[in-house]
Parts: sequence; C-alpha cells; structure tokens
Amino acid sequence: MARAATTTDTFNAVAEPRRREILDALTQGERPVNELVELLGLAQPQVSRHLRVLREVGAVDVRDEGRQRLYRLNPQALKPIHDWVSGYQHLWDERFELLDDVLADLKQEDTQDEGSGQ
Amino acid sequence: MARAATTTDTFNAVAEPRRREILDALTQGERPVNELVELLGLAQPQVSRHLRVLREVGAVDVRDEGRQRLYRLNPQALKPIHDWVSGYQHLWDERFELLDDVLADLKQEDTQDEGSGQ
DNA sequence: TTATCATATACCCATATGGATATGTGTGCC
DNA sequence: GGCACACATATCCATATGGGTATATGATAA
Repeated sequence: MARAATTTDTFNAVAEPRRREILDALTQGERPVNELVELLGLAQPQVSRHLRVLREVGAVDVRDEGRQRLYRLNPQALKPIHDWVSGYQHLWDERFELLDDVLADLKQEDTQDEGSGQ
Repeated sequence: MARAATTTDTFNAVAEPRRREILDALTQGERPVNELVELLGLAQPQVSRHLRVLREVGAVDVRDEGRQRLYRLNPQALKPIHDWVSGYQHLWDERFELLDDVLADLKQEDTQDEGSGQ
C-alpha cells in the first residue's frame, strides 16, 4: 500500500500547498470555483479536484447558487490538527517553560515520596 | 509532477500517521530506533525511513551512542504548522466570537467613514 | 431549443510514496 | 580477526497522487 488516501485524513488533505491556499482564500468568505481558479492560477479541473478532497474531509461546504457553486470554509475540520500540534507547543514556547519546570519538580517530589515508601 | 516531495515540507512529513506516532513517542524523550520499531510494530527499515524523512524536515535530531542512534524530538519544526492552523482557531473557538464581533463592528465603522467622504 | 457559462469527471502519464525483503556499514564483544 | 548487533540503504512493487486535456452535466441566456 502506498500512502494513506488523502481523502481519509485531514492532515493529508492539508499537506497539499494548493489546498492550503484554497482554505486561506476561503477565510475571506464564500467563493465560486471560478474565483479560486484565478487566485491559484491553476486550471479549473485541478481546483475542482482539490475542492473535492477538501469537501470529503469536511474542510469545506458547498452551496449551489445559480450555475455557480459557492465554497465555504468549515474551520472545525482543522481542529484535530490544531489539537495535535498544540500538544507540542509547550516544547518550544518559552512561555511554557516555567510551567514545565514546576511540573517537573512536582513529578520529582512524587517519585521521592514513592521511593521513601510513603 | 505528482505530490510535492514529503521531505520538502513539514506538513507532508507529518501527514503520515506513522510519523506522527514517532513524534508522539519522542515527546517522552530520546529513543533508539530499536525501541520505535517495537512501539510502532513496523519493520525496522520502514521506521528508519520515516525517521529519515523526519530528520530531513528537521523534526528530529540524531545522536550516536555506541552502536545505537538516539533520536530526539525537535519541536520547533512543528511551529509553522501550529502557526498556520492557529490562524483558523478564531473561526471555530467560541471564546473568540466576541472579539470577532467587536472587530467586525470596528471594520463596519471604518467603512462608513470612508463612505462618508472623510 | 440551442449556445454558453460554470463546474465536475474521466483519462493519461510521470512521479512519489510505503511496505517487504535483501544487503551494506559501523561498532562492540569474543 | 570474526561475529553478532543496531541501523541505514537499495530494490521491487502496488498504489495514490497531481497536473494536463478532453468531455459530461447543469443552469441560464438568447
């Protein structure tokens, strides 16, 4: 088996730069495919396919408006990613260093308590 | 051209579930390949290659210790991802809704000022 | 109805995986 | 030196892209 299907996983869907561009563009509000094609400077079929992937992972929603299809951002879909990387934030963010130290100290004390048989 | 090389981009590197598992495991501290092989239940060559990818995007560092190679997490590499998704956080997090409303109001006032000639 | 606009699909193709397996390389132990 | 151990690489292979181009579908305008 090659890589996991990108349509299965938000991480994969968002790993593609063009798709991130699309999402970024949609933070400005609903947009028809047409407009995204111009913004990305990519051919329409490719944009449509990227949008399909984003739809399948729930990162965007569609709405029919005449002969256009308006795509809208569905930010909740990105929450899992945010949750995941946030777990690492304390490892690089100095604002968390003090807290880390405190926790380390507490853990140390616990260990000593156990060691001394409580 | 197919997908952008995973070794080029942290987003791609992290899009692979196994590689996320590796990073998660490394939050506990340095580990030899050996140990990661057991943890992931994946063959050693595959683990080595995932580690190579992670090294190439700077997500992990290596250190030689006798005949072992100890891999260590390099959390800063994940910061770009965190920065990117954080830009979306206000779109789903209700704690930001009030702030958004305020900003929207301010923007509204600006627009009216412009409209009135100012 | 027919032509046209806005999209979505269908293919084709080159390329990048990821896993499996075999083998190369460096280090410590006898 | 010779061998086992811990990893890293090299190949092979099936599969999943992503872009390019042609075409189908749906709605609206003429």
